[in-house]
Amino acid sequence: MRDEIIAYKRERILEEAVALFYARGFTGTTLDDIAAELGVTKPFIYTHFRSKNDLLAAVCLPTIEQSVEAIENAVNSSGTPTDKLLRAIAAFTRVVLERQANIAIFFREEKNLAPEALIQIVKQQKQFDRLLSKLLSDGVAAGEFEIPDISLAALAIGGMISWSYTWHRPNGRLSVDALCTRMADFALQMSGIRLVPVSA
Amino acid sequence: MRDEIIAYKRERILEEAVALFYARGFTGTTLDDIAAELGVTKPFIYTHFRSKNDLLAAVCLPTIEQSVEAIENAVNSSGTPTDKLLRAIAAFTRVVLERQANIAIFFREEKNLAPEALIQIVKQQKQFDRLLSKLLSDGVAAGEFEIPDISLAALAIGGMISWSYTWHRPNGRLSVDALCTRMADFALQMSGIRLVPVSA
DNA sequence: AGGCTAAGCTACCCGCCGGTAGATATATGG
DNA sequence: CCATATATCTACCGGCGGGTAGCTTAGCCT
Repeated sequence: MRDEIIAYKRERILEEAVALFYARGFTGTTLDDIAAELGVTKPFIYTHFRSKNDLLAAVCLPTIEQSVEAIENAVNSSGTPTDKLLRAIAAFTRVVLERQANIAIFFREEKNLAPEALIQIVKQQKQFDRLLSKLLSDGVAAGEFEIPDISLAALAIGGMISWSYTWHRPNGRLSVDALCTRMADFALQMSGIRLVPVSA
Repeated sequence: MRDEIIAYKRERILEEAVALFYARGFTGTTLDDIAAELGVTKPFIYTHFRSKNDLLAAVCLPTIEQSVEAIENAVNSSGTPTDKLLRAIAAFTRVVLERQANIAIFFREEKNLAPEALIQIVKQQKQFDRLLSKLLSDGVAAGEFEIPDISLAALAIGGMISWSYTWHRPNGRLSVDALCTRMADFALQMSGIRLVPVSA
């Protein structure tokens, strides 16, 4: 049980760190700010994290991993490439919207990450691109997609979704579910599927 | 001519500031760093900019304005909505790729901008969305596009292009020209145009 | 040539903040 | 009820860096 308490404290610190880094930026937030928000003092944070940079890495890394897993799960699921693409993009969109603050912090504060953490993350990003590209090329092979430049399409689709961290507002016009569906539809549309012949 | 010299000095400062902010981040760059790169000292910078924040605003604002202009010019050009969309997206892509560092700095360092500068920029961004949405809805009205949710499509397209600042590498596989064309094609594809009937 | 203007430099200040040492309180176990 | 360990706090350090005052130098005009 002691371990659970420790884990809980870690989580609470991360929670407040995310909220403040998101609102004011990494360098715009002091450890005293985070501690004050938690009703504790700065050394408390140091019993759970080695440094401010360590905290930043702990904010970013798991979310990036979640993004890759979202794609991975969809790729390993059953169905046609079309099914998989819809699932992959919907799931990835969900991660971006639900972890909006973490995603935003990562992309903004990349330059403040320790080099080791950055190496880890770049590895994950490459894996992300690889998985998405593979999915697209499977779709082309199956005759379901028509894509002139697969790796560019992967970047375009990935970017379109990632970008949603900039404009999404919880309690906005569309629900997260609706957004996931519609963004997946966009991705499919970009993949050049032609379901229905169109007569002029 | 004295004014030209002054303008030139300003430009050189901005140039180095962009390079360093891009490479190390805004807070990771000191004014002494910028001055050293120029072979001058810190007070030199203060004769041309009021503060470090002022410098940041001068890096970001003109580029955002360029982005809006790119869309604006295309909207005001002649041709069908399809023509205009292709031109608009190609031109916007070009701004993002040619001003890659400035764009990156803006999106990363938004939290470090002075409130007044941010207000200016938000105004431009709204204008950008308005113009792009209008273009899309004109296309729908003309029967050239088929878009279920226009404002979402504008965000998706805008995001897909903006994102290219994260992955573009000058001297990469594709030239800037090629990238502009292909990204514009993606945007068109997302707009649901169906040029050719597809059998089977 | 000599003085006047303006441009840039030297040298400094000062507040902020990440990080830490050592005191203090709290809990556990004997 | 004391001993020990553990958790957290108080209090501090030190350097970094934005910003500035005032001197120096260089160009220019008469």
